[in-house]
Amino acid sequence: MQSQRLSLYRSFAEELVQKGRAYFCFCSRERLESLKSQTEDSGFSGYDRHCRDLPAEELERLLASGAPYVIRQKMPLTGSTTFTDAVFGSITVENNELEDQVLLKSDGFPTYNFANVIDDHTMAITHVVRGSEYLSSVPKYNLLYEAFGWEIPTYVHLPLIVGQDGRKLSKRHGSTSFDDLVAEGYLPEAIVNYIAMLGWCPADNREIFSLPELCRNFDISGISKSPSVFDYDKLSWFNAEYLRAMQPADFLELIRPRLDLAFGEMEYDGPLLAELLQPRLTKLNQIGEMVGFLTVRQTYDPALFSNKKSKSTPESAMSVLPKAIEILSHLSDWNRASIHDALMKLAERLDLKTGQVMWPVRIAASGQAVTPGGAIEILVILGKAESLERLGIGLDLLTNPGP
RNA sequence: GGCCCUAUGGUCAAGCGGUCAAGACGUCGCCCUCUCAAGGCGGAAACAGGAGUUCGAUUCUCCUUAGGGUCACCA
Repeated sequence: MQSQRLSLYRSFAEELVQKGRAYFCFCSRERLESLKSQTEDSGFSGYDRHCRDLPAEELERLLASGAPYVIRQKMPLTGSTTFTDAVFGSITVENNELEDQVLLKSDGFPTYNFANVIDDHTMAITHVVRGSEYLSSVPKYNLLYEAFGWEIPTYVHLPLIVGQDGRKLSKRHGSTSFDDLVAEGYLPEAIVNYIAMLGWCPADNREIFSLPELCRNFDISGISKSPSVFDYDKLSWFNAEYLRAMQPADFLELIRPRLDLAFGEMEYDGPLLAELLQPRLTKLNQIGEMVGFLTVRQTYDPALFSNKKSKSTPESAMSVLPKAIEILSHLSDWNRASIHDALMKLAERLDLKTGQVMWPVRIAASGQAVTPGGAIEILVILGKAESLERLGIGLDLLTNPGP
């Protein structure tokens, strides 16, 4: 199989030699090297076409001697080559800018560029779609197609996607693979959607597209020529949009593995957690840290009980907490409605603002200034026993601030 | 360095001779509100510079500038 391929490339390369569009080159690596160092200051670059016009006898002799050789493409010395790209339009290059590139290496393998043309043709490729970094090699390709008498494919060069620094994304340079992005917690659908919007824009400016919709709406005319910067913020927005658009049940199924991981042996209220997480999540891998406080009691600074907007202070908290504990401990039904009513009633009875009781309760229950969900939801998830313990701990913290 | 490409807010990006120069992300403010989100409303923010062509240039041409790509017996 492999050797069949190799002889295929070889025969095509030799066909070109027959046609006078390629030639054998016996130059040594050393000569090529010294050529390179010489040309650095002279301005001229590339191979000097030394073997391009070897005398027939010389060629015969070298071939017969079994000297290693490569086959090079014989570029026209004059004129220019023009091609049309579906997005970049008409591009012209002077032929004398083109180097007599190697087609077949001395080990018998074709170079990438040569194999590319042969493969595309033998596979009857009609449209070549690739990144615009290949724009400058099109003339070489076309000269090959032309030499063979083959039909030139339609070229569609896409603008590059670059990093924050404006440079092409590459393996060495901040590239992230699709799989990496998925591992980071982005949904495949969101990634596809976002990337499609880089360098392409539909006539109506719409942004959210499923893959089938993309296929239906895509049009080459919407492709832009300038490179675009990969923006994680925007990707996150797309991801969040997809997350929020999901059916609650589907969302729960999606995050369940991560919840299982976060909660371990502990039981948890999946539907409620899903409800809290769905509008707050931008990336799947945030789940762990978002729910961590529910499984592990946090140590926190009692200063957290202070909050201006909620009109909560350590003092007010100290007076509210005992009453909240009291009233909650007598609750027989532990659910959103019952807890809500109990706490609201407490606020009313004490003539306090809602926030003045909710804030300290939430802080004591979570140990965090910011939580997904409010005091009520957190209490529900924690369960009565754990909730009351945490509230008690919070009260202790206020009573004995420590050193 | 040669050649090629590109150039509208911080980012993506409409525009294709006449617009108060869209929209989205982000950002800022307000509302909603038991924190944070989500949601609603509003604000700031751009045609790289210079010559032309034209009655009129973001739009067409040229130059400059700036960025990028590419220059292997790599793929």
